[in-house]
Amino acid sequence: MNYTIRDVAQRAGVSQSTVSLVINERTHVSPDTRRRVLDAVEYLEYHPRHSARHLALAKGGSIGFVLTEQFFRVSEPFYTKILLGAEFEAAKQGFYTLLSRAKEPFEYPKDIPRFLLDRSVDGLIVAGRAPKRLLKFIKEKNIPCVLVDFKLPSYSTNHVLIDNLNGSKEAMNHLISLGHQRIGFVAGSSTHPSILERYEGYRQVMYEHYGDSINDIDKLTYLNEEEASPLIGREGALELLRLPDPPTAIFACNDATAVGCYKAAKELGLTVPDDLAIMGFDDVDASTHLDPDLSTVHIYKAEMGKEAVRSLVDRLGNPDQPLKTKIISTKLMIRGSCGGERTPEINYF
Amino acid sequence: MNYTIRDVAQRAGVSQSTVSLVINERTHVSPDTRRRVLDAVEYLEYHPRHSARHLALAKGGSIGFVLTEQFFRVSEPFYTKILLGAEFEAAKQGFYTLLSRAKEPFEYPKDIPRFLLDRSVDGLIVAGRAPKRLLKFIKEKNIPCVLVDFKLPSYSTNHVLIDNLNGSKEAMNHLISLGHQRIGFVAGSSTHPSILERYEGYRQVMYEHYGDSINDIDKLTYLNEEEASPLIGREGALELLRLPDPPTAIFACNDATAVGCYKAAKELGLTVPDDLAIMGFDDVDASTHLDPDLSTVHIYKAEMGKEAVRSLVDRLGNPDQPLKTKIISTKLMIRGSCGGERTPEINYF
DNA sequence: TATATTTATCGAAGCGGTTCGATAAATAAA
DNA sequence: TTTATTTATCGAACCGCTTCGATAAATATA
Repeated sequence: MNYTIRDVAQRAGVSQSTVSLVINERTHVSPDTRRRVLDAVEYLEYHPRHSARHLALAKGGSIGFVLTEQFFRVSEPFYTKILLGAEFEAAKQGFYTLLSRAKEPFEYPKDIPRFLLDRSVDGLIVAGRAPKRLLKFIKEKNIPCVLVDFKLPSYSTNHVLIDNLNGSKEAMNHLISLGHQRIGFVAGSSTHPSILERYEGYRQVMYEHYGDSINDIDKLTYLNEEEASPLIGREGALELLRLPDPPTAIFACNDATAVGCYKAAKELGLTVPDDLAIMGFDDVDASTHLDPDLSTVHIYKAEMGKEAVRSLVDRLGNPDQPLKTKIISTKLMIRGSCGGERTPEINYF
Repeated sequence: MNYTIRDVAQRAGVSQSTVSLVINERTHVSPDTRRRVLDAVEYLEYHPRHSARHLALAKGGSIGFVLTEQFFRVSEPFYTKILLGAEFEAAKQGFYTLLSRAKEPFEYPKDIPRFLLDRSVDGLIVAGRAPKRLLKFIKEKNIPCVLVDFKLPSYSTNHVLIDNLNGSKEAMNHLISLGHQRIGFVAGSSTHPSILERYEGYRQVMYEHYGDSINDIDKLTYLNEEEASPLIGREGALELLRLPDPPTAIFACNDATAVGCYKAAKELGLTVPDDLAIMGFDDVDASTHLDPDLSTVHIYKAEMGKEAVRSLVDRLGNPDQPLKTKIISTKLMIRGSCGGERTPEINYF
């Protein structure tokens, strides 16, 4: 375990450069020599030291995964799934995954993740959101980066995004197919691009179907900039349900918010889905724990993490390639909270 | 950003060794020289390359976090909280966190996490469980390691464990204080040490209170070796509730299992907590989403991760210190699923 | 004042890899 | 057969840092 390339060289009776050639599967090595070297490697249980290689190559095969501090607490079940997917793909591609938090609020030079400064990672994945100043730094330093479920208007880089618009429209069309006309929209994190897109889908479908008849969509929507959560969901749902002409269905911007809608319904003595249909977005594990289980829009979270790594690794191997945005489609999961024929559960990591 | 220690040395008009001394806050450097070096460092935005330092020092300030593949899917909300806590403390102590999965089943040399072989990490944290062969390897190679929420009979190393026994007894005593006599126990993962301890707590309290009168505790318990899950919980609860003399309360081995108990109760037309009290263990986020919200035993998951890192860093700094086991106590959270006065929610990352 | 210590600084070696010529041997082309 | 290529291997330099031992200057001790 503590042997070096020199030990291997000695045992195989060759120079260390030759050992290096063999290990890295380079050409111009005779089969016989290769054999001897590999035997020595195996005998000594030799593994090249990562740091040495890193130093010599000026790259180490590691990617950083940056998660905003907030998500460590609240949106955790969503983004950690992405993280786990990323780790999966990274390992497959021979990369290490280094985890880091982005402080919020972010103080400029102080809070830069150290692994960016000391060159521990070759590139990074930023999930959910990130301080602008950090993104600026990344761009300045030309660090290969992929944003996952986040984008900024004028920030160009690789992206992996959710097809929120279509997911949202599909969910809405489903509610409409069930006969709902007054459909409410309840959202927290209302400035997040993903939430905005979901909202946009809601609006488009509403206008398409009821553009003329509906008096005021805005009355049916509750938008809150605070982090989407059951609290926000409850608050929003209560507000809408107390309207003189309350909605018969609520589309929540995500599952966490939908949980709050359940609570509101209960408080008001409404039964889900008979008195109130509820539709979520995300399909986190908890959605199947609810009673009735939540109809929602499934997001392939792990897949997003994997795609992010693929995108990053691609870029690392070919820095001049054009920037790419991958949009991951969603899948409507019909369960018990709004009626309709149930969708079979997905069995995919 | 791309400057090296030589550039700094040149700019400060000193040798690189002096720069190194300054950077590492060593003694025997005149205030004046220190000043000049620090100025140069700042001016050039110099940051020592991690890999170079790692190579020179033969240690890199990184810790590995190993999670069993299974947990990537199922027990994820529990163990990722531990991971996040670990990252938090690691960052605080200046360590990087490298994430890795342990394959299941584990094939011996092939599936050893690469970061152990190429010396990328100084030590590691293993959470939940791990293949025996991997643990054996770790011991053979003398790699500093902390097991979190896991132990093996004859495996000595540092541990961070949950005070399952007392947590379990406290929960049981609460149920008993509410007047329950026939209390069922439903468990998956029944061979996991934590589950066994919870079971032991259940038995102790049951015997203590009803040792003479109760005919057969075993009839009130459902143990399943499969991974604890809502499915298992439902199955177990259904079995117990269909007994001629069914329990009035069920203590589930964890929250995931408790979720299944809710489902079973509903299927049988039982109301929680009136017809059936349910008690969980873990206090994952989902437990407050249930209706009624779940009484359960809170585990300070992030704190466990932090403790694990502290324990590991301690050991790294002082390899000869005695092995330590830290037991993290739990906290009974009384909510809506079993009656009694509610416990205020905990607000701690 | 001479000598012993301590302080400040530096050069060079070393950590464990990769890689760039150089060299010698083998093979192909003329 | 001679020359030009290609193949196989090696030695040495280098990646960027730390550290050991040497040296010179400053300070303390006798």
